Amino acid sequence: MQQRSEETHARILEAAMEHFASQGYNAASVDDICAAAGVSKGAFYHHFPSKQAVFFALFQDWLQGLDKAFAAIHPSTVPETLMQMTGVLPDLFATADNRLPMFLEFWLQASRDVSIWGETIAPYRHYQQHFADLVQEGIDEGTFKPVNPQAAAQVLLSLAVGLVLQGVLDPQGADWPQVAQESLQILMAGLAK
Amino acid sequence: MQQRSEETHARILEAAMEHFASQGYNAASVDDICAAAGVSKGAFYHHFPSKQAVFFALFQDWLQGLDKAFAAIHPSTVPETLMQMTGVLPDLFATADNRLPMFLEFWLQASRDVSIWGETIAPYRHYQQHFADLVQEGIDEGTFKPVNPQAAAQVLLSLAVGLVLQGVLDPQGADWPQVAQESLQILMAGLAK
DNA sequence: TAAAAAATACCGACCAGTCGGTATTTTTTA
DNA sequence: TAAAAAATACCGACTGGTCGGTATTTTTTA
Repeated sequence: MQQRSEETHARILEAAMEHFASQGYNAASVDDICAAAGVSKGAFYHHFPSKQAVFFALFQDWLQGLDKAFAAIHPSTVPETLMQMTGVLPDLFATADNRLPMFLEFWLQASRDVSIWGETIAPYRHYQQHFADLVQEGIDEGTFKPVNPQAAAQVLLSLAVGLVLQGVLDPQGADWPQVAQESLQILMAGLAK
Repeated sequence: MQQRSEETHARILEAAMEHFASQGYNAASVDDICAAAGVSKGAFYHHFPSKQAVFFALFQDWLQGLDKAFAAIHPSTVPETLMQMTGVLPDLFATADNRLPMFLEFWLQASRDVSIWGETIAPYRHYQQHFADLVQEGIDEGTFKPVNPQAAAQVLLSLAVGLVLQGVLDPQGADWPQVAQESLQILMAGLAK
């Protein structure tokens, strides 16, 4: 009973991931996903109530992966923490690379759709707070100037978002992980005591 | 050419702007735009070869407005120039606000469609070079450290892109023009000699 | 053999773009 | 300068196809 069902479930997610990534959320049709998964439409809607639900499942998976990657960082000082976070970026760009456009597309849609806006914006707020806490920590430990932590967090996040967006829209435009590293150095020169 | 023709042309552009802005490029149907413009579909396709062509017309208009706004800035030093550019932001956010999501949506599409990618990415490259020139100028005049101008330009642009994107996706999340100002100050503290 | 899983056929709404034809304006002609 | 001709602007029904989702039937499983 379970085995086959679980496999079907996984195959749908996998195929959806690929199609969302390569064609975008809207352009990827349920029919295509089913065909790629070697599964009928009936099976699709047996496992998921809607196309959107499949997307959210993938979204949650991705966020969990991110959290895990960042949780693995445990260095001594805050500047080191931040620099190590940029060290994760090449991986992030390499593996999650294709997913970013689809998340962005969905995020954009969410900005117009109240019913999914909260769910979509929440993780972003979460990271904002995470950065603010980090900066506060840096101030406490004496490596940062006494700046406004929220403001500094927004700068950091803006930079991150901008880098990611450019990496997505113009992958060949630069060596983005490298740019990220340099960016953070310049920024930290402005934050450091 | 004729008066009536010109008016129709303008009405289509206006209605398209509103619908693209409020619903997004893909969600806005040509039928809706025609209805809003009080114009038939025949007229639409008489004036524009495609929906995409209408979009590009609006895009060009917007870019021209941006160029004009930046061209109006003629201060003494490079840091002043940059700070004044952020001064333009409130206006930019207030007036062009609604347009940004639609441009972003199209940009995203362009990243998957070679046939329009060049046309869409060109203005962005243009601004990147503009920033690089500015930084070089700052180095020459002695207000900036001798950093790599291209890298610094990418930092500036990333920051700008990130701020704009956040302003679009989470307008209530912060006072974005204010954040922009603070961000640039922190950044310039890292660039200044 | 009953319940879960999967397959198939189908629905209604939507949408970009086309096309034959009509109204309106401009240019030519006599 | 008035009528004819030509060019331009416009109309709206229609096409061919797509898509998310549903209803019904068949197969598998326990």
